[in-house]
Amino acid sequence: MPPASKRDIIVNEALKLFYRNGFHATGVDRIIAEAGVSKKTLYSHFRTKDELILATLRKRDEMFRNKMMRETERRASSPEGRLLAVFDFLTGWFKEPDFSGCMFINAAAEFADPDNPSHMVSAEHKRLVAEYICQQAELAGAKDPEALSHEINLLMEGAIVYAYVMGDTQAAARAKEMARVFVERQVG
Amino acid sequence: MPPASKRDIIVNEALKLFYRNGFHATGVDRIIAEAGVSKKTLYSHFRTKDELILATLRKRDEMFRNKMMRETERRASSPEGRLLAVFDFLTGWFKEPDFSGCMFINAAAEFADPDNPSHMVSAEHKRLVAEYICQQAELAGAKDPEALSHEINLLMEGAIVYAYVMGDTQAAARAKEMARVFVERQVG
DNA sequence: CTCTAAGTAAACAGATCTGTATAGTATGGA
DNA sequence: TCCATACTATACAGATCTGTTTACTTAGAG
Repeated sequence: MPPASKRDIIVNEALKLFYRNGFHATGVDRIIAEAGVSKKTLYSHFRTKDELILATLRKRDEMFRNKMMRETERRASSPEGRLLAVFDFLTGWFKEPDFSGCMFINAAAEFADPDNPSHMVSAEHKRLVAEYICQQAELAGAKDPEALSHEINLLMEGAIVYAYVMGDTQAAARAKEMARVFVERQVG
Repeated sequence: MPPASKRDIIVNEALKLFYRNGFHATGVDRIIAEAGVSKKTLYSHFRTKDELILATLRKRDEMFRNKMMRETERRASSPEGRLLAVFDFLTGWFKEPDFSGCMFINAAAEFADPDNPSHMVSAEHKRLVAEYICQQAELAGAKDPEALSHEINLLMEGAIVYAYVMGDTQAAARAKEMARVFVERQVG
């Protein structure tokens, strides 16, 4: 394995800090300290802090969706099973010690303007997750895959908020039982 | 109507700014400028910015839940009808020009630590909303009012995220149709 | 009239923020 | 050996942040 590039180190450390402590609350000085890198190096790779934020969101999107798909497909081999297995993935995620909610919901909260690039990347992330669910719904032979995808995604978002804001560890399990109703309607 | 106290003016303006632009991104200088008040007055009413944030969250909780209950009970007279009418309230809320998501989800996003007072007030707000739904479920004669309340609240949170992050204006309508399934299961 | 409480305006302290500039170092290829 | 590239360390500029202080004003109660 080649040593990680400075750029990757910066993005990884910034990702951790932004996710754990928020975007405005995390200063560049803290990031370069954690990354063990000079300020000049950071600003040679990213023109502004906003650009670095965008890079971390893109990286998070890629990592999160990869993990979600991997974990979901490991847990269920049939598309129909996967529509429910995503909630088991959520359960595992919520139990991670550094769980701090959905980074994209958090980003949208701090960058409220829908035209803000970070807000737009967050919306795009949600769209891509929905697209994956929609694909599985199609493969499962759902009568209206788009509608089923919307239903499942809405339950996922609800579970995330419940788990994060209220600390409800059973949210994903309840959402799964709710999802079962809609899957059975369209597939069974 | 007696003239609003300085304290109320400060809280109202801070509420607007925090909701629209976020907590860390809103400075006290901006708040006193909008409120037309000196900095000394602000700090005579609130020891710190954090205390002001808490006061705005408590005010928002009170205003939001009052409006939610008022609008919901205006739209439906039966408890069963109210369990669905809350989603019509959401639809109206999402259409408001200054809609910026749920202030308590936003607060939890910026104050990630569950022990942070602002995060705790946010969790308490969600609990109080759920309590109201639970009361209506009981009045409607639901078999398991707590379970039904959890289901409806989870759908509400999902709709809020969908509407705010993705700008999906139909989220509340879809969540309502989903809620209908669970209401009919427990009441019908 | 006088005292008090609450307010304004503005300077200030000290920290922290983003972003730039300066000066020097290490490394690897031609 | 030379030179470009990428880096470190650090100082700095200028803005902005929270919170304090000083000096003055205003209005109402006794």
